[in-house]
Amino acid sequence: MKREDPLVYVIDDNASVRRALERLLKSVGLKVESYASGQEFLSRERSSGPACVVLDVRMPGLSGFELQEELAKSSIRIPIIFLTGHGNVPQSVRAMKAGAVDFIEKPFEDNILLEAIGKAIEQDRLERIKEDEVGEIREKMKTLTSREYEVLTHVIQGKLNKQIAFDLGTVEKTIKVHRGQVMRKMQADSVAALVRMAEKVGLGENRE
Amino acid sequence: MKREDPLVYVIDDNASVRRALERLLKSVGLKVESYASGQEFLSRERSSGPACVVLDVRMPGLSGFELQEELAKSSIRIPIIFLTGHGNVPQSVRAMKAGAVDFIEKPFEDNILLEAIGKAIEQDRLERIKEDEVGEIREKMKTLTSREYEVLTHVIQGKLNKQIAFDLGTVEKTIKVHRGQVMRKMQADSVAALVRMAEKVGLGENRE
DNA sequence: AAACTGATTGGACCAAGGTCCAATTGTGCT
DNA sequence: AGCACAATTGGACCTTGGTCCAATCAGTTT
Repeated sequence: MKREDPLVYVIDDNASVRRALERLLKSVGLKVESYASGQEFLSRERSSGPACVVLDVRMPGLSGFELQEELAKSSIRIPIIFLTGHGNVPQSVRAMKAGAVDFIEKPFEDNILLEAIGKAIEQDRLERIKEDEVGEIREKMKTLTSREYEVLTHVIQGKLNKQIAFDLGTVEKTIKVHRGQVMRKMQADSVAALVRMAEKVGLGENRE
Repeated sequence: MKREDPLVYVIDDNASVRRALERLLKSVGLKVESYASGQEFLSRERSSGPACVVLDVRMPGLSGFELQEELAKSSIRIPIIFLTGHGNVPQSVRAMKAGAVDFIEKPFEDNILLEAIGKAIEQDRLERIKEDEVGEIREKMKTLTSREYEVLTHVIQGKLNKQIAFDLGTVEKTIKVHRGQVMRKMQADSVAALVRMAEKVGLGENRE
């Protein structure tokens, strides 16, 4: 488990703003990567460690809002802190509704931004932990055959082997074998553990 | 299951604003209750049906923000839509961070407010459903004796009766009896169902 | 065609879960 | 003192879950 250092992506078309932000963030020990446009940011690989974006609202090309939308559309969840020179209420509300962590008007006090970044990074860290867990479970689930998957869905609903057998049109004996395979492949040592996994990946929101 | 009609609480110190809002909201079939101050609102009983608050930011006595804080402090979760005549960015950001559904500047188009209310009501409706479920589970849990509760916590971790017996310093036989009681009182027909209940009330965030 | 994988099933067996009836002990409340 | 309830345990018995070894059958891949 390599825990990477927090990383801040600064996206602003103004070079001197980028430099100033870099200086500020590096002064408190944060790693920084700067981009002059949303397109540039999107075209690069993103780190796998905890991170956040400090984003100028008004930029040529992709505006801050448009970038936010793009990220949402691509399911790239990363906390965003907006910076703006001439913001207004509707803009800030829109940004916050879309999930921004903060919306800060320039000029601002360094601590305001740093605190926001701290929260954003922490939020992202927790989010990534959760996503990693879910990812691992999904990986295990991929190793299940279709039949085993069917059995899994029944097991996590607390059904008895004989009921599952009836539902799937086979006999209890067969279900036992599949069930054993499911437990082994999912590395679950109890039905309780299996149910927890299913809940995490959203396999519980279905029928009773 | 009596599903009540949606209700909107209008809180504004200006009587003519209240009247105008009432007229608007009632015109689309919403029930409305108006209050001239936050204190007045707090002192009244709140409905058990889906609801939301339309709240003026600037008021004598409790400001909109202060009321929002009060509600949070008292764990009264109800969606809030702010209205403001002279709002600014920091205010709107603060409100949204604190969980407001929307922050709307006056004057506004009727549809903007109505849409926000629609979302707020729907959000509250879902929230209440979830809370009701959790409440029911907690009620059932209250009927458990302390010993039964201990057994429950072990069962939802997938432990075997003999392990539970060892942990609690008793014998397997006893655990079986308690376990049976737990299942009966919790109205769970399977361990899977029990685990799901535990997850809903947040009894799963503990040890492995 | 031969090797493989997935789905199935049988037999045998043991462990674990669950229930009914009955009984004992301790504690708090009337 | 006496009752009600919680906690405990025994015995008997049945149902379920789970595993090992072995085997059949249908597609797929090589």
